[in-house]
Amino acid sequence: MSPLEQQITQTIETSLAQLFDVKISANQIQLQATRKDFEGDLTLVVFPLLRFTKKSPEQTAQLIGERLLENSELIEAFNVVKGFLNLVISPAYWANFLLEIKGDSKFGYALANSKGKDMVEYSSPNTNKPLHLGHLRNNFLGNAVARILEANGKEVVKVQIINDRGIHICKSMLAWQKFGNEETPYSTGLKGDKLVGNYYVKFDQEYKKEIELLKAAGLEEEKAKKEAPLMLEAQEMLRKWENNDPEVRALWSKMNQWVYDGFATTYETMGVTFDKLYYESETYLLGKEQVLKHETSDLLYRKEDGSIWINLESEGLDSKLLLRSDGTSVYMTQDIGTAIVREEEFHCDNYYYVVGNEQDYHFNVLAIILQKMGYDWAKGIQHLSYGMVDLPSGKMKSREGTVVDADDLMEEMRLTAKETSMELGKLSELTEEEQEKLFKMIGLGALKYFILKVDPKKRMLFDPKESVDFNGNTGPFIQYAHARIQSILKRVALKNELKDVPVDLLGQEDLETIKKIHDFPSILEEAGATKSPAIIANYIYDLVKTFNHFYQNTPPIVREENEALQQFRLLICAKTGELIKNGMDLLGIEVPEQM
RNA sequence: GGUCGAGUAGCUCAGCUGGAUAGAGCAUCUGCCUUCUAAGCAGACGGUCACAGGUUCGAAUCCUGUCUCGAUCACCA
Repeated sequence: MSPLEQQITQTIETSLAQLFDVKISANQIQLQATRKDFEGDLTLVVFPLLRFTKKSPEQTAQLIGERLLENSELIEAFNVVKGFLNLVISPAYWANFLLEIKGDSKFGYALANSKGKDMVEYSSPNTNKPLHLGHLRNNFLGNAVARILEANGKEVVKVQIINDRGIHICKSMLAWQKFGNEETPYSTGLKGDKLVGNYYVKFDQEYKKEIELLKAAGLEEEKAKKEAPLMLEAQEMLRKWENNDPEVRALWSKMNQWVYDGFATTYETMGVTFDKLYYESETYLLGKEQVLKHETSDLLYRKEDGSIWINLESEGLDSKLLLRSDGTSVYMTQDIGTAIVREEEFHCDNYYYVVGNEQDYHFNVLAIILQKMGYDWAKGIQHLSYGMVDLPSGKMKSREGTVVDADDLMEEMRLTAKETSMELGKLSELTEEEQEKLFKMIGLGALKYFILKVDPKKRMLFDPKESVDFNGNTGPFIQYAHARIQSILKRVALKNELKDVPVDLLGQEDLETIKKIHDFPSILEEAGATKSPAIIANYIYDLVKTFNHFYQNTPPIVREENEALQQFRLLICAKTGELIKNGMDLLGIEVPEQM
């Protein structure tokens, strides 16, 4: 709730006490923004108050309205529509508000005082293939959430866990060994992650061939899958890896390094960073100890074959395996281990895991197990679940080659931005270098915004063709608005001293824009509470639309003769521009000075 | 089958702690560049908020049931 709303709520409380001699708590006072079609800024819904007032909705509203007018200088007028009391806030309030935040370049941001520490885990790639569209949503979300939490005053640690070991890694290693002819990223000119990814695909192709051969020889499919020589070899390689076989480890290190180099480039293009990296190869043995520690408790039980399970039926879930019969750990066990290590290392209040919603169950179970083990901090574990990204052609399947590669997509976006800009024939004042930089900014901005404006938990449809839309609720639309604002500010300087604001001269458009600016802190707070960048995105779009309306419907600011009015409108521009920049920054999107 | 999530305009999405006539953009039409960048603005068209009940002054929003779609329930990660 904004300070204004708080203040009005309080006045309403007082007025109600005076009028009806009742004490009504603040949460029973329903104050909301007035709908566009009615006159006013804030609306009090009086229906819930009728049982105290014992009068008709209209009478009640009328009485309260009159009293509010007397009690508050903020309220300039009111009107009653059915059970709705619309309050008009005095223009002077809005004008003063804008002047107050004039020098506050981080308006709305919580002061970075100790409001706790949070960890955000995101990206978490496998090192056997390049990043794809799904990772883009993951990374953009994770990065944006981290920024939003920071803006809300949290200290944030950004981490990723790199899944650098396992059978899938061995598959690409094996394929390279067998069919690679000593190819390297340098010899082929391919990005390392792409090269390794190709061999992962290659493995699958050759593996399928073997299965077909075995089936032709009379084996059943299931059996063929298990007995195909390539699969056996891959499994053997994994065993060697676990036994620290020098040759396998060397190959593993070499190929993983290629992948890391490739990822580094991709992350840089994405504009995403991390504070700390965890490697699965270093953490995968961690949870075992923890599990064994609890073996004797009632929590866990051991089956005859030696595997260890946890019974979660009391939580409405089933039993979950924690250690295999051969004593090795599973995914869940590893996550238990890593969670504990993180807590020991960072002591965060919250641990956010940005992971797709196909793992809802997993994280639910993880938090429960840790809490049952007696770790109180595990209450802070939260799965920031997001929906899959679908393509018009259907689901992405890496084996069928229907994945959209992250690098390719970002490059495509850049090119489209370039084409469109060229067609429009702008940019002539920019050097070639500046132009190239701008195309990147626009292309990537379009992509990020397109993904982030959708509610994270919802599944979304990504149409590569339509995503590059430069109209409507899109990144470029917002970037363009920012550039126009900068262009005005370049023509006329905003002076430090503002003369008395001619409140009487301010139009509806001026006030609407200020009101929108006024909303920002509560939007940021809400986004922080819900961990949803979409709230920010839709707010900025709203702000830009309001601003455009203002821009189109007020006389040219640069030629405004009344200096006080001109300066005030410049301030509106400047603040809007600042907010667009700050807001987009929360989403990890750059905004140009000129385009 | 159990569990979780989703279903709002032709399409992509907002709105969901119950409030007024359900909002944007795209697409389709109509206006507006001698006026701060037309990547813009103004307007028209477009809805049984999946369906059926219930709760109440009031339901897209809450409850119950049904349907459809997705995910998940691995000694995979």
